[in-house]
Amino acid sequence: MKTWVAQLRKGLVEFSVLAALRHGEAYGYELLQRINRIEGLALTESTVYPLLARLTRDKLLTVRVAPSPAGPPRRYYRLTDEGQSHLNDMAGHWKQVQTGLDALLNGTGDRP
Amino acid sequence: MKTWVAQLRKGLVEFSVLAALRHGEAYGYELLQRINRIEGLALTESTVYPLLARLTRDKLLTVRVAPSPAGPPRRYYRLTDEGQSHLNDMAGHWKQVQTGLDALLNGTGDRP
DNA sequence: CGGGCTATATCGTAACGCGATATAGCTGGG
DNA sequence: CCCAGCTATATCGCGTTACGATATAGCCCG
Repeated sequence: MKTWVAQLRKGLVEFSVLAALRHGEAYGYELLQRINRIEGLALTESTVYPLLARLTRDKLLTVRVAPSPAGPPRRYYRLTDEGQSHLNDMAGHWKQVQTGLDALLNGTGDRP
Repeated sequence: MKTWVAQLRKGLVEFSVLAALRHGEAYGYELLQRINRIEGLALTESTVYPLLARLTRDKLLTVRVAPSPAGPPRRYYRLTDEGQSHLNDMAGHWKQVQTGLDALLNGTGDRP
């Protein structure tokens, strides 16, 4: 009875990843852990890796491969200009939604 | 290139509808208009009606049918106790996510 | 009578999250 | 020396969802 948590995250995950990349590059596993320390936003590799691939395909991220001290080479992702403006759009929308939902929760919604 | 808006809404729509019912009953069409005056949260009938059916099936809402002055009978929905506590859970989670995302957007991510 | 508004419902499609699973390099213990 | 465990990436498949398109029906107005 907590499938709604999964649904609440949809799209929101994309936003999280872009937001986490706002201040510089990072590789998948790192993003995973960085985001996972946020309460209520725990993701898994199955979510992050396909997403990163998609965002790269959509030109919102660029990749740089560098060897890892342990394991396969790391793939460092960075926001493109388009990714940056995309993030800004999302942030704006996000603010609106936040405000709107808070309004719904607190009585308003019909008072003219 | 705005499919992310749709994704951002997933699950969030459920939250909106429950939140909109927080202060009393309403019928589908009414909910639709009430939520649609919130910027960035415009829904359609195709989204709301199946959702209301699902929430009712899951015992989060109850229905009361009453004749309409125009058109088919209205179906008034109301939160059950379970729906109420469900909404509280979601609101808590929502707060966490809000805080977490804001932290991600504003530099933080590791500073304790 | 016909167009427009209210009000509900369903089908089909596309997109996404995530559990399960595979793979590979490195390190430390028995 | 080998196996267990950690880092790091990737893919398949399932279930869930939002929404455009579409159908239906009662009411009002010209």
